[in-house]
Amino acid sequence: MRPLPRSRLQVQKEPLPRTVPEGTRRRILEAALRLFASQGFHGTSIRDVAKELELQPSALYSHFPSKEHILAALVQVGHEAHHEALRTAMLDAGNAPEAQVRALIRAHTVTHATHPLLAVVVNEEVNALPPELAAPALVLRQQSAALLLQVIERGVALGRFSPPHPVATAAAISAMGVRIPYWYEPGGALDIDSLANIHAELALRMLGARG
Amino acid sequence: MRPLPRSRLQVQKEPLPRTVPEGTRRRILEAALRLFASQGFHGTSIRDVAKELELQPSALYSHFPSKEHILAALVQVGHEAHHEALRTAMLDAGNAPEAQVRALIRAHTVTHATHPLLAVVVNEEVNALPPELAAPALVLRQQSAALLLQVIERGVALGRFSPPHPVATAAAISAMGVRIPYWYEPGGALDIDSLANIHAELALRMLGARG
DNA sequence: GTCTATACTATGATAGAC
DNA sequence: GTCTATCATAGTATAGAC
Repeated sequence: MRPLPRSRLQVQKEPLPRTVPEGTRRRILEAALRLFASQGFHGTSIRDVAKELELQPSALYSHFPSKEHILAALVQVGHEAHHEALRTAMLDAGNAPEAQVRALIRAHTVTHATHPLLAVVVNEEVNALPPELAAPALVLRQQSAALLLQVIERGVALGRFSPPHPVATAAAISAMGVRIPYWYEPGGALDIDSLANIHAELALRMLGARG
Repeated sequence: MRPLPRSRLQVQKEPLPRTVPEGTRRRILEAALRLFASQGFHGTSIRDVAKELELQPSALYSHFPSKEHILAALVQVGHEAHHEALRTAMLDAGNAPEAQVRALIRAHTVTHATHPLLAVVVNEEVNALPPELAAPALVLRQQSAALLLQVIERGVALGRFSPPHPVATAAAISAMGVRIPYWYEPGGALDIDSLANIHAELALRMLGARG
């Protein structure tokens, strides 16, 4: 096993959302998250995870029934945090399509910039799961995508948006957030809140919103 | 080994650019490309590749010295095709920043939509390579990224573009193309040329180009 | 350039003591 | 809940015949 590449993926103080309770289970998820993000799920052995925690490999099986279940837990946590952030943002947004897009995109961007390791694992490794373990997360993903598309289509119906192609534009808007972990450096000159505002502005420009 | 998930990644007639000559070497690269795209590099064994070609595993070593070298060849081919497409597009674009952006983004989108498997492997598995095998491709990647940023900054200097943040906007524009393999279906209602025009339009909107 | 055979290592997971 | 010990399998790669 080669000593990790992907130095672009920084070490983080709090790689997992606070919804995951403290304890050995959380420590396993944190170690697995770092390793899966840098080496991939298949590139990481149960022994790698155990070594990172200074445990014996067998000790992990008291907390998770298999390596796949560790990944499944990460994927689920990531999708839940993302979906919850979008849902909460919509509650505060009022009924103007512009404000709704701004709220959704800000939440989308903040989530990806705050938990970049989780975003990478969720997006690159979900396919390593058997369908039954991936399914709950994929339902959430579908709902989140549908939420953005509905807001866009309502804006079009109200004459406030004029995207060249609603579905392709929704994909382009979503892509900005998904790609954050691959270029954005959290400690740098651009803070997360500013990036979120930039992405909201770009989304509204793509939609042809006035003002 | 589970029977492949990722049904979203379609089977393609010509998954590799024509720059790769016919022969066993190309057939190995094509089989490895399909498998790496659907199961990942670490999730694919040399036995899987051999089985796909109805060869014995040892036969592969007459063509490539290691599994890593197969991936390295794919990553290099992908980056070369992409970089060459951008370079050629710029030659035809003239000196107007709007036309240059349109040419670059059209080429970026066409490349990703035409070779989605290669795009996925190049972007998700390049980290599985040791630095010395990844280096040539990363040079090309950096040059391609710099090309877009230079065009944007020149447009800003000429007063034709007004992006909220040139670097973040360049990343957002690039992200549209990179994410194509994850949602776009080549056989569907939206053809590649139309998608390329949509992405060019979205890029110019993000940049605040007039007209 | 492909085959058979095999060396050697790494892997996911389990058994059973404490 | 963690340990030591171990199993069964799968992994990359090589040797040598044809």
